[in-house]
Amino acid sequence: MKKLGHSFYQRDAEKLARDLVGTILVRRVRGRECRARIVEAEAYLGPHDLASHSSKGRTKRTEVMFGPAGHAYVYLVYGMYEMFNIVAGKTGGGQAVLIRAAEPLNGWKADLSGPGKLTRAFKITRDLNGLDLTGDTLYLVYDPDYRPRTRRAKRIGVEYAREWKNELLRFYDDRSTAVTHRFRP
DNA sequence: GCGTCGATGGCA
DNA sequence: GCCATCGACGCG
Repeated sequence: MKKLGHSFYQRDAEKLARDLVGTILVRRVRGRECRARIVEAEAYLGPHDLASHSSKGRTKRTEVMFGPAGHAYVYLVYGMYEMFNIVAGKTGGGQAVLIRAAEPLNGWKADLSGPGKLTRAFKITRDLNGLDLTGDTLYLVYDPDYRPRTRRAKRIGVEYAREWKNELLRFYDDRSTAVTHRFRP
């Protein structure tokens, strides 16, 4: 299976979010390796998208969102949960994809059915903010043998985003049990 | 199964 | 004063 390179991430966030469903996330920490299949992802389109952090402009927090694609954007929400995003599109575009859920592989038992649970299990914290995802500690691989049944729906937890709250920018694998039942249309 | 609520800290 | 959340609790 092939590691995803920078060119894969340089597509627009909406397309990247769809294409990331079914790929495999790999985490290496202290000689151990964890793998999981991504089953849910959300696109955040840039400064014009009121749900996107980049709509607040370029700040210390959002800086990496405006950086090159294929890097990790990790931030803290509700004082206790880290969110793992992948920067997408052209440099300066402020686009990213939030990884919301995954299914553990290789006999690994873990509940990855939510963005906060996923980062906890993968030990993804803010010290990985800005990390190049084509390196060895956190990266993705393409699985040519898996064909997800991908559906799209509204994003979660963006009620504040006015008309943008209704955009169908969340993509999930309909075959996965890790996508919470209540988040299905 | 569902609605409600509190935890907890960085940010503008 | 918000949050790109989660888990505990009460219901009947």
